[in-house]
Amino acid sequence: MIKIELSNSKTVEIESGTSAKDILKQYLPKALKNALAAKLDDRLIELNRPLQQSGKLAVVSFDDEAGREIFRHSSSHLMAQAIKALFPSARLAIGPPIEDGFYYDIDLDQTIRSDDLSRIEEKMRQLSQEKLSVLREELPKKEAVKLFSDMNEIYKVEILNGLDEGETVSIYRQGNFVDLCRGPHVPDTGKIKHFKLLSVAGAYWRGDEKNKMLQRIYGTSYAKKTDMDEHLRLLEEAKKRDHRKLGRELELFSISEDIGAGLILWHPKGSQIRHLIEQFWKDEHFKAGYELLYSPHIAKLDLWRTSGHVDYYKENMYAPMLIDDVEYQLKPMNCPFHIEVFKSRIRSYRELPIRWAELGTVYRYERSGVLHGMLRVRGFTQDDAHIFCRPDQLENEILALLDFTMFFLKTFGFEEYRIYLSTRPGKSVGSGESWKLATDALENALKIRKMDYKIDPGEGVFYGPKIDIKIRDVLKRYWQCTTIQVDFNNPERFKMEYIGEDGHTHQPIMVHRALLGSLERFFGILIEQYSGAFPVWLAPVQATVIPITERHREFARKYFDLLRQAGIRAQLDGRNEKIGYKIREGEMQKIPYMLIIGDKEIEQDAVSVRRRREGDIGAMTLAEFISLIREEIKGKSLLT
RNA sequence: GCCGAUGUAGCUCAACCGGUAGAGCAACUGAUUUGUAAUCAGUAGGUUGGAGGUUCGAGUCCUCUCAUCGGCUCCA
Repeated sequence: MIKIELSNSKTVEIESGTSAKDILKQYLPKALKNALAAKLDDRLIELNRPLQQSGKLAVVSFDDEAGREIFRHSSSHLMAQAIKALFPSARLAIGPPIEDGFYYDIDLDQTIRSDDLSRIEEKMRQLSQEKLSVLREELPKKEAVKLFSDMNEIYKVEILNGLDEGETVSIYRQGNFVDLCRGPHVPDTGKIKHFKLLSVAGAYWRGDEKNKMLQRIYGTSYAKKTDMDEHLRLLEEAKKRDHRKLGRELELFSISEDIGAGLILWHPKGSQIRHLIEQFWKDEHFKAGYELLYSPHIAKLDLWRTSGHVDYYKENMYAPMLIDDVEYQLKPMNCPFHIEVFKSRIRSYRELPIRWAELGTVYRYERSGVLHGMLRVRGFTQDDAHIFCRPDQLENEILALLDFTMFFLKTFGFEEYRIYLSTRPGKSVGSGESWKLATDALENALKIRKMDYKIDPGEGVFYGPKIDIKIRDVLKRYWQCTTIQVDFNNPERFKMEYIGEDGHTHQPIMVHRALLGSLERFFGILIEQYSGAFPVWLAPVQATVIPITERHREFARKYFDLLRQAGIRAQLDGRNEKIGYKIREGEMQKIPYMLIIGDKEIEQDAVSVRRRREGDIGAMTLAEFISLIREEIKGKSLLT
């Protein structure tokens, strides 16, 4: 007999070997209904696994993160089963659950086309209706190798060969399908009813580009159809928000084939927004004790030899150009310039910390396949800064940076992020000791601010470790914006020094940081975040004045002039069109306010105010409107 | 860079098996003087991404190339 504590905190004694399902059926039949798997203490198990030991038993359903993973993992198996049924020569690699869905990597001579997806879906539906039991088996590694070798599943064999000799592995069977898998899984294929296969893409085996490229099929699945429909609707919605589409429609930016891939043309409206972001950014930096710097776009190649870029960053740099027989390099980073400014004269400890900021435009070679609108480009402007400080100042500087970052991200409405601490990469400069110091300083600051973070091993820059903050866009991709990097190595390489209190020379510590990351990427994310409807403080056109007929045009022009004098970015739509037409255009251009002027308004010396997406909010005097919109601008209201 | 897909008017998309490149919106011209998301009529607009090739004939088939899209790898 074993003792099982149930989720209603009752404890029952049952025969060892009874399955979780049987226990639940007897004691908690309601919970069983939505159960996908079970949890005994902290271990996930399938419902039909016989229990051998006492513990606390809980139900795992689609509402749990773990439950969703199991569900999607089983979905992926169901898809693999269907693929094997339709394409017996397909060899399976891996098929994990991912956020909102799952995929399976397969190796198949023939290309899976998008119309094959509906065939696979159809087969999956059929297999789901058969309600095949999903059965777990455990066997020694040796036997598993034989089993999968006989099936010619070379990838499974490769995975198995990576395990220790003598280990026991588990396999799962459903119908004639068998897969190597840790599990657990749903009890039968009938549980997976609502799914959709979304796309096919290439993916390297084990994520290594030296390996063979496999075909990856992405899909999604849900316990409830309504949830899946909602998810698919969101995907459609995300397409509408795509910054590339909105960038064209709202005339924010463009990319011209004649100019080159990954190079951005900022149009007047996009430039207006960029200007506002930069202005805000500069104001806040001055308040926070930064000074501004400007530096050239090219510099002698030797500078980049000293910094280590030539040795460690070469693949991202453009070819040097020859000027008067000397090689010059288009800059991929701003740091060496700031270092040179520091070195332009002797520095005292009293000056530190020095905080120098620059909106510095850099150029980096990105492989053609990775370019993506404004989010991944070849020329971009970093909101860069370098802080030079004494060791005893480092922690405070990093804490201040974390706070400063959060202030910026929140101002723009970003509340969801992931924070990573990236440690020393294989290819890097500097001593182990200085890397440890730098890494500890960053980690400490994160702990003091109680920020959740993950360690990203080996993902640091060649000269130092970093904190990266990634924010999530509506397509649910994470984009790295903020980066904070501690660097002991460049001060060493450039022989930077300051005179300390003791009259001797010391080496400063350097912190590299970008908060928004790059203006291009940040703007691209902003477009999607607001779906083009920028908050009033950022809107390129804040109000459009619309006279109803030609008779009202002169009066409208007067109001338009007054608005401009009041510092409001206004426009006048005096075209000979019906008012509905002009309003429609204003809405499509996502202008926050439309001011309608006709006989009534002239008579009362007022304007009828229409708010974007909301409609007519009534008449008021122009002065009232100006104070209303000013308040909104001043507060950087996020209402869109 | 790799795997797959796609490039037709400014935008969104048609054009059957290879047989004279079309439509809506936008633009322009004119009429209309309009009250909260599209007034009507007319005009113009194209080396079908580019370069080769097959063919009597190519938007359509083939080769190369450029760009874009979905991923992989990489990254601000």
